[in-house]
Amino acid sequence: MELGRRATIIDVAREADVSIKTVSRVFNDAPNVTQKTRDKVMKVATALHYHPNVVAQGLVGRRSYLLGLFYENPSPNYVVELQQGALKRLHGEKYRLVVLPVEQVSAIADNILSLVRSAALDGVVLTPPASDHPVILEKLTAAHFPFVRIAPTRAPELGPHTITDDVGAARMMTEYLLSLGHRRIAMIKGDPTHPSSEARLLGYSSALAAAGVPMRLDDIEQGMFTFDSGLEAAKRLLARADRPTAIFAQNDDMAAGAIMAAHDMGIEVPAQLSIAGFDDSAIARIVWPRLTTIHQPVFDMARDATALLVAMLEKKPHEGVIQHPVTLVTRQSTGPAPAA
Amino acid sequence: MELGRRATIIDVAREADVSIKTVSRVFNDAPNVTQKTRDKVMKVATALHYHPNVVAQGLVGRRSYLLGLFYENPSPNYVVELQQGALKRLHGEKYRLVVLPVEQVSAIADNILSLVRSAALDGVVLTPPASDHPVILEKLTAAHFPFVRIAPTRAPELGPHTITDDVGAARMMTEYLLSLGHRRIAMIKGDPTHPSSEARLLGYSSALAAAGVPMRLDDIEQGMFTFDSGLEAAKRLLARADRPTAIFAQNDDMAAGAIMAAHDMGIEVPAQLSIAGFDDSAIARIVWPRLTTIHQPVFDMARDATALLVAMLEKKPHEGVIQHPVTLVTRQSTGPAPAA
DNA sequence: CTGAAAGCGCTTACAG
DNA sequence: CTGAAAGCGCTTACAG
Repeated sequence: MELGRRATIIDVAREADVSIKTVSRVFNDAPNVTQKTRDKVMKVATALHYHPNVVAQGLVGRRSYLLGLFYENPSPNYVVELQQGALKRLHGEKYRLVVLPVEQVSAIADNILSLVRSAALDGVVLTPPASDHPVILEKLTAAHFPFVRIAPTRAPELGPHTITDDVGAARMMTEYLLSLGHRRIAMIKGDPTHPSSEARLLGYSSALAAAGVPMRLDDIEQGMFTFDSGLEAAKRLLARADRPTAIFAQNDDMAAGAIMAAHDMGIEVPAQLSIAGFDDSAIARIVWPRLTTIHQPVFDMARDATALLVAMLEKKPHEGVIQHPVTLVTRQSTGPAPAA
Repeated sequence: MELGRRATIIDVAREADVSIKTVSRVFNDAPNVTQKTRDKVMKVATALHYHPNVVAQGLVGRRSYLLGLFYENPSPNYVVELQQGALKRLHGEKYRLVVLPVEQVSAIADNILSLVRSAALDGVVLTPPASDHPVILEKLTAAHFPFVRIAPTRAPELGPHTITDDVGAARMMTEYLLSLGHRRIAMIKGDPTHPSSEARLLGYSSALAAAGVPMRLDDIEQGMFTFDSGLEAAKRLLARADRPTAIFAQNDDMAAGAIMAAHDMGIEVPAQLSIAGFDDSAIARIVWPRLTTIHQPVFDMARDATALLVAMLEKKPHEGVIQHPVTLVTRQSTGPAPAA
């Protein structure tokens, strides 16, 4: 064995005076090896710094032990939580995580198979809006390519996924704002290509309807899940003479933008204006006042989705759907509606 | 070819009526193939949805086309910028990026070789503090394992790296605060295991010395590069009767924490207290008032470090060191020192 | 309990 | 310009 070269199974077999098959058995915890042989092999392997070559294992097993995580990139906090959740499940496993951020999911939909195949992935975790993209779902399904989805809103028959109740969560937040006396609650919507935008709007409108509060179309502003889009949307809402007393943004980044707009315009939060977010990402405790929001267990969803994918790949039994609870987290950005 | 099975080079060769070697030539842009043969092969390959199996290529070429990105995880904004920079260089390449967040660099130092080998990486990008960790550097070097470093402060002979002038940047910010009339400028240090903490302290102290302003040891507080640690450190600084008029935090997350502390304590920023950060990460424009900070080109550093690594692996010529400029970005969190 | 043979899907080195 | 053979480092299927 020359210097710098990695030890192979052959090196270990030769030194331990066994066949390569026996070395293979030891490293795969296969039966039919005496403890004595096992110890001898392990001793040599350690001395030689031997690690099985995953690439060779992959070739014969027709798998790469590489999992892909697809996402668009609206919020760094969300992305990092996703990754950490997925990695949590993979820790100590042979699987590795390849990150696949895309500018726009729709731009890669047609090439999804080329992408996953040339990257030699064993499976992928899809996040919104990819988890609902018809072309992506169709192509992966037709090719029998393993995937799991986080928070899909349609086609539940297309395999295991994790979900939360977006509609119920938005209704809960709206009811909370109503309970504070607000009657003019504006909403800043997220990226329209993300299905959760519609779900959260639905929860909001149903809560208003149940309370007999008319929904005003001019109180709905379009955002894109980014801080800047929230800032701009809030500016439009707040520039009106007849402005709302509360703003419910569909994620925390946009809510943070709305808080910034209020600061810039000299409007006091929450005394003159309540602002609520959605996600409970890191940003919620960083802005001032701290954000009232819906806690979404992004970490848990990613960890469990990854667990589902691994179970599928290893043909082990697994759930079809895992639902995660959401909770209302009240902080300082919301308060009683100002007297009219 | 059964359904669901991926096409191989053999399938393409058979259909196109050539040898597998010819198919290999076409996909590797090798010379000595007539355009006619090339077209024929490509046509068949497209029809069969053929993609070369990277795993097989990896086995014969003794490489995986997998690059690892090591980092501790203080700030989501920093991490996402790092990843995006690295991926920018890899876009359209055969290489894929495996993310390797670690709780503590020192915890994995002894096993660094096991880690990179069992993950079958071709090379790794090291970020602070891993880029200065003696055990990691020694083990990788001894094993001839390819690595590049972002912002190392020692052992420049250990291979290509990207740097910025941490000392100069901290001096520049301190000089700016002095120019605003501040004479009591506190510093919140970062994680002591990160060498930049010392470098930034050095820049700060040298600027004070040059201006003839005495440095007070009780104006130096320890943080850990996290929002919460900045919040706590600032609370300690601001609880004193004789409090500083400016706080220079060694990163933006801690500066954001300091702003939060000021808000919570009813201290106006910047009228009563100036606060400055370091990094110019996304958070700098999200907190209110917006943060005066040092712009660090994290994206550029990661992109260029990755480019250096790829060049090394492909044995192409490359720079030894790439230095990136830092700039002072003034926003609303700093202002003239209050009258004494 | 252990091992020899074949093969995963490519590329390298060589021959023509 | 094109191809047949050998081999990368493992596991699977089989034999003993």
